[in-house]
Amino acid sequence: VTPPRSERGAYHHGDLANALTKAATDLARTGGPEAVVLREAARQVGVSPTAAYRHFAGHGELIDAVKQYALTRLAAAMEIELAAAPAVPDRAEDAYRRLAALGLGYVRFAFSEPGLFRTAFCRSEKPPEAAGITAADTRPYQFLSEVLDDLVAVGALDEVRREHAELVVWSTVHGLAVLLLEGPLRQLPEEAREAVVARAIAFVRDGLTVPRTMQS
Amino acid sequence: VTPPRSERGAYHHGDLANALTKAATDLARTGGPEAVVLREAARQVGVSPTAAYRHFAGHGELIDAVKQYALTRLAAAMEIELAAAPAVPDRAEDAYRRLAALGLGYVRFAFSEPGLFRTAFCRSEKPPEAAGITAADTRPYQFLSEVLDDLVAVGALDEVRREHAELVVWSTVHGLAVLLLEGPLRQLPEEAREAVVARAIAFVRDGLTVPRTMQS
DNA sequence: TGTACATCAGTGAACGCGCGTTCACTGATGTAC
DNA sequence: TGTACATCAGTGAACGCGCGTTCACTGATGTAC
Repeated sequence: VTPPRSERGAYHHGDLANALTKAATDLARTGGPEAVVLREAARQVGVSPTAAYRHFAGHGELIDAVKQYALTRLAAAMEIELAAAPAVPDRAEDAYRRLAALGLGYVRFAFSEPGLFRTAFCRSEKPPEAAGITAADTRPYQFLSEVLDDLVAVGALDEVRREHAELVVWSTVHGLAVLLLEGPLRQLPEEAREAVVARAIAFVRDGLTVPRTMQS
Repeated sequence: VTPPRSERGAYHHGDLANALTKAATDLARTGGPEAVVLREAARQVGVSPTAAYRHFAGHGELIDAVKQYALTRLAAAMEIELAAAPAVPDRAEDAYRRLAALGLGYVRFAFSEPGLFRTAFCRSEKPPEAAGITAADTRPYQFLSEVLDDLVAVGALDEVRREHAELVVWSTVHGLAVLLLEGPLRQLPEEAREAVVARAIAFVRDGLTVPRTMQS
């Protein structure tokens, strides 16, 4: 069965590396990391499996490329959400607003692209920081750090609570996405899900806020 | 190569279902859900792969048995931690103590038995509630609910914050375990890890506590 | 401007692997009479 | 108490599958002269 490779017999594809990554990404989008299969990606591009080895060391490198892409998409989703809500004058209030936006972007991405989300966090052969940048170098992570710093500057967050706050906040949001998406809580009706998400975001705010003598 | 099946030729094993589950559990313990392979479990018990089909419908049922066991072990770890710390007289304080114990039991189990923990939450073929009991019927979940109710009774938690609190708390602790264990944060040095866990638990307490006019 | 040739980017067939599962079977067990 | 026989719990060989990967190759491209 001759695959329907585009038009005039292009023996040299010209951009095979990208085409394969794209195909692999589509597989991941549909079926998660398990669905990223080198042979299938080649099949979809209309190329022999061997050809992939001109551009990737093997399956591991291919899936790492997808992973990288998925992480980029997640970051983009967060940044979009960040830019969506208008800034508010009060500095503390604006920090909370940005915090909520980052969290919302995270879980919304998880739900709109479950396959990519799962791929972004799937185990890969090589250790995480060898795979590329470490999480802390990532833009959303830095935005989160900034938000936390702002909360400190404004007096809403004390130094003890500031410590490791990135990871703790991340954990809440990540755990929420995982439990709702693939954990024992999938199948939760959509409205309940959204209520939980809203509650979780408020919970994060409360957990970071240092007790005050008077509640505003 | 004749497998070393125990002593006198026991053609009938007598307890093969349990033996296979145990072998499969050991595989999961070592290598996580991916390592649960029907043929290998049979091999370790010293029995032909076909024999397994007398006791399990197939691979799916075998891994579900392991999953069930892993969840039971997780629950046990939490209950042990719960019983470890002595009760304190103040009711609110005791609720916080129990809350911390449940969370600590959760992440400690994840770290002491990473393979089982991963298996407990791996995707299985059949939908979660068909696999057996739903999460809410589980003892630790009920303990958590009780703790939250106590916090309400004591005035530390208002009704708005009470809603969905189980899931939110669970998310934080689960996300923490996942990120530290298999996520981008594995390889975190142990002491940093423990500091993060401690911080997360305090964060949960703060996130649940309703603001007071005076801080105790 | 044309040609020789190195290099690049593909092909196609095949390998070995180990899995889950099925088939027809046989050895052991226990129950009815 | 002994024997016939149904049932149960195993065996062993084989199936098909699809994967990742390697091999020797060939068609296309571009550069030197």
